Amino acid sequence: MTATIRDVAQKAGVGLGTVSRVLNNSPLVSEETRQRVLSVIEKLNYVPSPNARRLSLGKTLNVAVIVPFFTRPAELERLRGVEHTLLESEYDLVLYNVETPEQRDAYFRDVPRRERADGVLILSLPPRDGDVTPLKKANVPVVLIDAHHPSLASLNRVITDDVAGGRTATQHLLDLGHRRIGYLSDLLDNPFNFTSSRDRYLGYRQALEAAGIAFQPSYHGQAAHGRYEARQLAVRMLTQPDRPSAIFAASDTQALGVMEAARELSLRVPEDLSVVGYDDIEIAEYLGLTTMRQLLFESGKRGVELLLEILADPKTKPMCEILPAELVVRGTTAAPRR
Amino acid sequence: MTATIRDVAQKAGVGLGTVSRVLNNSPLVSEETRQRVLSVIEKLNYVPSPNARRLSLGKTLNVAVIVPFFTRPAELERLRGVEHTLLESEYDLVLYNVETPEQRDAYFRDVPRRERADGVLILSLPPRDGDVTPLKKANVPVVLIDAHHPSLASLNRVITDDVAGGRTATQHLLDLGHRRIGYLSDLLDNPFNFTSSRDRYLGYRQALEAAGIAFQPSYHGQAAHGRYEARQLAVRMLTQPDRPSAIFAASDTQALGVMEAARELSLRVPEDLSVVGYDDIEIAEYLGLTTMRQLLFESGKRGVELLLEILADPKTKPMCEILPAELVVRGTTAAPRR
DNA sequence: CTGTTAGCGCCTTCAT
DNA sequence: ATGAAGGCGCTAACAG
Repeated sequence: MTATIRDVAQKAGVGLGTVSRVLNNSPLVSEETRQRVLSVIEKLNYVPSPNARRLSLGKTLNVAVIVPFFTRPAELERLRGVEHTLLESEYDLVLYNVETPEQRDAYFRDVPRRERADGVLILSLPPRDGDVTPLKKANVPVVLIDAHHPSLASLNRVITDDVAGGRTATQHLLDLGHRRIGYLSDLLDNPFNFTSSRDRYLGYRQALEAAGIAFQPSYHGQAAHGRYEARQLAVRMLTQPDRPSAIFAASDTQALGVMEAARELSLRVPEDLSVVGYDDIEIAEYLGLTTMRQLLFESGKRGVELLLEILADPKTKPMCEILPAELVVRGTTAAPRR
Repeated sequence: MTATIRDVAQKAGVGLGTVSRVLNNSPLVSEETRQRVLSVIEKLNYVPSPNARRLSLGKTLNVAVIVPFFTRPAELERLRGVEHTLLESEYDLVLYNVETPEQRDAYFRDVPRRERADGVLILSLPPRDGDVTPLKKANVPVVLIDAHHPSLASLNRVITDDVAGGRTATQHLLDLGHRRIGYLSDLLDNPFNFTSSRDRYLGYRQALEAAGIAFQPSYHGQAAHGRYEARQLAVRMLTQPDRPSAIFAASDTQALGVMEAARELSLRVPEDLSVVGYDDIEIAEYLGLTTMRQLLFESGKRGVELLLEILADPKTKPMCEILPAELVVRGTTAAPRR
């Protein structure tokens, strides 16, 4: 079979402790011996078994990433930041993709354990009250990215201010002169407890209120995430009497749905309808979509950096980092027609 | 620390072999004992250490996936098929993302080893001559997805016939009456040895030839993968005298670039220019892009199934599965203007 | 049916 | 500076 450390030791005529030392760059080995061992390693094409190493070390040498729907553009971009940053560390990336609440619960329960990972990154999944305590006594450092919760103050987090983001997007439409502004998002109450739609909704309401505009329930649509769902919602919203002249969608994907609906109804964008998205995913630029840009890649990167810091020095104080979001004005918003 | 199998055995008043048997659903344990052990496991919140298990079993219980640019839509969709299928197995997914030829070489050399993975899936990366032998004697089963090579006949593969696909796409344009047809793709010669652009190019040439149309070098453009690059290429191709009336792009992403170029040059699609893409990524439908649909998800799924089969029965004969590709006609192709 | 024992491959003292 | 020995947590083979 494959060569083991014992084979190397034998062939090099040294004890296997010495080989181990060479492997771990211990200074306690003579240059001459080191070279000899190294050459045997080379000759045997020997590679230490990660598993044995981990077991012996009592570490798993990997960080677990729990992420919902990792194929969605925004999550994917965060993941890219994670992968990219982790690559330079000694840790492997183990991905746990969540597509159902059951999976979420199972992973929250089973993944944050010393036997599975040295550290855990949780993307966009706000733990619920019952999850917090287990998470904190999990004995493995946890960093949340894009997830918050009142009782999470003691957990490490990298977040953005979605309320402010919602306000900014809405304000942009107000500034253009729109008064009838729709908001379209995921279900505000959803089994994953995603908060972004809710927070952006809050921002939307705040901006309206500040502008002295009454909230109009029929201008508010929510449905499961997806372009098709958003499209249906938008069609309904746009076929009512006194339809909105602008729609703020809680994600770019949903903004696409809105634009599809507009096309279906022969409404021109932005002449007849202004559309603002959220995330600034890659395709947004191609489509000239006005949107809120989040530092998605960066959020993944910062999360990993935080985790690595904690891994290196467990005494690191829990901290919360807030990433900015900015409005990117492109071609889907304009002043309403008179 | 965390409970070990020994703690469970002690607390349950049994030998640790018995606990192991319970864990592995061995029938050789009385129902009564099993229940007692189970309850202790529950009480201690015990979970067996994967590492110890792997080491003892002499298996890693994971399959490695080597994939180039996993964030590109097509690869991602393949990956989804892989993840989805692997989830139901006992194997974990370990991802090796390749962004440079050096990484490719390093992973090809280091990943297919018993110590790292029980099986390897390689996506879209055709091994070179020098890689084949090591891969075959790697001692771990390897399945290639979307990669082929003359000397690979003895490796397991799931592929599509890109030459035929290129022919079909081109034929569609010919059938519409186009005679000046451009082809735009990645570099035909590239450091990763990606073959799809080359094969589709072959199909393109074959279709032209069969139609008795001479190949026109200035109708052929190649550049690094990406929308921007494709756009530049397309602008150049479309600003020459006697410009093509249709362009076949080797990927949907590049087709987007072509459409951008058309917009820039005020050419209407499909009235002034027909565009065909390849892959049928999600956004293609939204944009009404005519394209070649590949069974992306399915290819990942089939690859895993093949691998699992081999893992379960190492004597399985190497096989090659060919997945179909079909033309999806949408709104970006039409007869040329007279 | 069940307890005991011998590794799996490596790292880490502890002597020397 | 180096060899030997113990142990990481688990599985499997062997006695009972």
